[in-house]
Amino acid sequence: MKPENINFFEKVYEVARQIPVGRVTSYGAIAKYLGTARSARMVGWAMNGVNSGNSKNNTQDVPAHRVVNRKGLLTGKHHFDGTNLMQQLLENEGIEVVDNQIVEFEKHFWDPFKELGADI
DNA sequence: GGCGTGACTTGAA
DNA sequence: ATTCAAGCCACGC
Repeated sequence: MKPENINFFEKVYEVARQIPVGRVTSYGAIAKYLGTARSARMVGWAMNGVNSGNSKNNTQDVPAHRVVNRKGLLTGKHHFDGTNLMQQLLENEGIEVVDNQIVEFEKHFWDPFKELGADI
C-alpha cells in the first residue's frame, strides 16, 4: 500500500468535510489543493468510495453533494441513491439548482486555497 | 497481467 | 469564440 495515495483520499474527504453549508466546490479545486490538479478524476473516484459506504468516511461526514464539476453541473448526481437526492440536498442548504446546474455557481464556489489557505 | 472506464480539467487547433 | 484531444490514477473484468 502506498501511504501517499491514502493521504490523497483522506485529504479529499477532509477538504470536502470542511465545506461550509450553502457553499460548493469543484473537483479540480480540491485536486489542485492536493497538488494533483490533473487528477481531478481521482477526487470523483474518492467520492465514489464515500457513497459506497467506506470504512470511516461516509456521505454524512463527506457531503459529496457539495462537490460538483467546474461548470457547477451535478455530474455525480447519478451516483447518488436517488436521482434528485443531490439536488434536493443542495436546495435544502439554500443553493438554487436548475436543470442539474447550480445557479450562480461562482457565487457559491468555495475555494479551499482562499478559505483553508494554500498551506499544503 | 492487460484493457477500458470513470462523479474532471486544461490546453491547443 | 468553440471543438477536439490528451492527461491523470484507481478500480473492474
